[in-house]
Amino acid sequence: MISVTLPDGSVNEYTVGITAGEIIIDIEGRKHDCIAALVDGEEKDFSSELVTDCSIEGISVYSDAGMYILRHSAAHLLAQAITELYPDAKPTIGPPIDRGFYYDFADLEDFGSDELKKVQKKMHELARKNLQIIRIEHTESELSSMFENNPYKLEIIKERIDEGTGSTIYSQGDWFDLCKGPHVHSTAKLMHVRLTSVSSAFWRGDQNRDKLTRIYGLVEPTKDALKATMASIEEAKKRDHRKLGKDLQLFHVDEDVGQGLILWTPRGATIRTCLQNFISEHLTRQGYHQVYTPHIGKLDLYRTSGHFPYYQDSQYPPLVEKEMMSKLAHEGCSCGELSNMMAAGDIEGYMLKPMNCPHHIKIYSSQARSYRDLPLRLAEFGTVYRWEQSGEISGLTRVRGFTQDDAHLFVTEDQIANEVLGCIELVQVIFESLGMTDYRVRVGLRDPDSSKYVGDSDKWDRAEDACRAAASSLGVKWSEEPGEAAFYGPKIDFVVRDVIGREWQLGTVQVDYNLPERFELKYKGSDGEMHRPVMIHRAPFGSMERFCGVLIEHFAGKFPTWLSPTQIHILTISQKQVEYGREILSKLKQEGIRAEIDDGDNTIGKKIRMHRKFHPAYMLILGEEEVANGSVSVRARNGDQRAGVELNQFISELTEEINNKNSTPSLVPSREG
RNA sequence: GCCAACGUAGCACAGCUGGUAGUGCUUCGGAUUUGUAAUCCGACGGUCGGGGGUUCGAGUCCCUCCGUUGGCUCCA
Repeated sequence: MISVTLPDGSVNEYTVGITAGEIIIDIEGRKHDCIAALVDGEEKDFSSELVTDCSIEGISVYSDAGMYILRHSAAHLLAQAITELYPDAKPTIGPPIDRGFYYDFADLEDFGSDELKKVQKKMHELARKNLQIIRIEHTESELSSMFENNPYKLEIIKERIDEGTGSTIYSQGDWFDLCKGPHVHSTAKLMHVRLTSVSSAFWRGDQNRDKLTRIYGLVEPTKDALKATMASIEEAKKRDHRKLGKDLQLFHVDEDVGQGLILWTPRGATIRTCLQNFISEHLTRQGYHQVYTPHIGKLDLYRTSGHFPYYQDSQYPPLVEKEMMSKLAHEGCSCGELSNMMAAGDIEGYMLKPMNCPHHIKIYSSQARSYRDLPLRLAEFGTVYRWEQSGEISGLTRVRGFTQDDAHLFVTEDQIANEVLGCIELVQVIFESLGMTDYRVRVGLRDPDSSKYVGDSDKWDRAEDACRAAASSLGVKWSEEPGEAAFYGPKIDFVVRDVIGREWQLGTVQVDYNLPERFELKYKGSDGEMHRPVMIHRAPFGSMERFCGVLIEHFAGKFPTWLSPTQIHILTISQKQVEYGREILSKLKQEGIRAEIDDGDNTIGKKIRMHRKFHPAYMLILGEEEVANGSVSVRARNGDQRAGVELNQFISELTEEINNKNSTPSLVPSREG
């Protein structure tokens, strides 16, 4: 007999060799929702036999761990279906992910949505067969011969599996896969799967290795849960900023202008202006100085900063001076040679700036600086240009020209900790006042194995420590991520998710010992000696474009009153109220409120329908009654109404709501109380 | 940049296996003067992403370029 500790702390005796699944049934009953077991804190299959004393608890399919197991098993089912339908295809890897699972296949070409349907049908068929999923241990050499036709699996076996210990396979029907598990015990648990998309991937994520076909899917424990997941995905698509940007006329991207180059239309520009004003207020309060610098600079500037050699491939090509070109032409330089010179950087010219720091550095060094000048905080809404890969460009979140709410702080060594803290507090304040609380903080450190970083390790250590210290004092969860540093220094990033689950870096604070060194920056200390300042780069929004994109999705286009492109839409019920409506319009405008009027001859129902799509904070409905007593009828976004509001009263309430930057319009009491 | 899918009026979409384009909304013009999510009638609007090819004939088939979407890779 063995003694097994149960979740409630009690201890039961079982015969040696009893399976984990049998104990779960014993303690949870037949109708439990577990799909695997946690034995001494380790995830195990139901079939796993227990031979020593241990503790056990069930893993519910509704827990995160349970869902991962379910997704992992669904990935196997996908691979089984593919193998049966396309015997030449070679399964490689297929892990569970936060939103479902995927599996990568080699030698599966021309796979489209028709094929996807076929495979999904096959998966349902296999699920219905109720195939038992069995774990079998094998030695390394046995595994090698089992997967002799699959070089990808062989590579994994060779790399990860010791000859002595061997590893396991999981089999279902005739099919089997190399896997550590655990898995659900039967394919019947995988009835509710849905394949969502086909895309591609590289073997081992390496561009130079084989291209694989990746198939994504979703799985849920029940039919209803699957339905709900599909519905929430559909719902999320409606708040995609690319769709809303078009519907609400916020921005436009024109292929004649260029990929990833944003044209801000009046409504979107209004939002951006409001945000810039909002940041500017904070800048003034925190002792920043705003500066302006041009969009281009000499190539040499970026050689000194290191950006030109390091980020060559992701910059617009240099702008070469006319004289230089004709001189080269006279010398008989061919196009090919010219292109080589450009690539090697052996050419004079200008660059569209990929960063604002060099320009700000030159402002710093334009004067002799003393310790009394520090910290010197230079801020600019600076527009930069980067040659992002064409396949990466997307909406407002990944673009080729964008404006950073950038600033560079020149500080003494002992001011670093305090100033970094000030920066991340600013980011936090700004995020919170916009109601964006769902972010994570990432401290990007250098990767010890990589040589891509510049500067000596002593300074890196100090900068990394400063970042860790600042992050811990923030009071939110943060993670250290080696390899995520910038090439010149460590950084603290604020990362958020968009509606389709992709993560984007927004706010960032970076400590930099490197650029001051490269540009030989100095200040005179109180000791009369010359010292080197340290730089801090920071941008609370990151990029105005990306931030606005995320913000559009965050609010689903329904902006708080202070950010709403049009705050008030005035709708007249008939032509009789046109004059009154225009009076109100001009009064609102005088008060600095963004208002529009629709005094056309459509019915009020139609006007509401048409204007709703712009999500103004409020609509004012004007009929005979309002004209008679000089009032307005206020309509909220959800259709709730507040009739007979005296105009001046409304304006003062509205102005207060705007000045307070309330996160939701709330001048109309909700019907639901 | 790589893989796959896609690109028809301002927007959302239809157009079967090749026979020179349709619907709804928007817009505009009339009628109506309307009380909180669809009043009626009429009109305008497209060299079907660009270019090339096959064919008697291409929105439809082929090639190529551009762009979009989903991933991969990259991200100062």
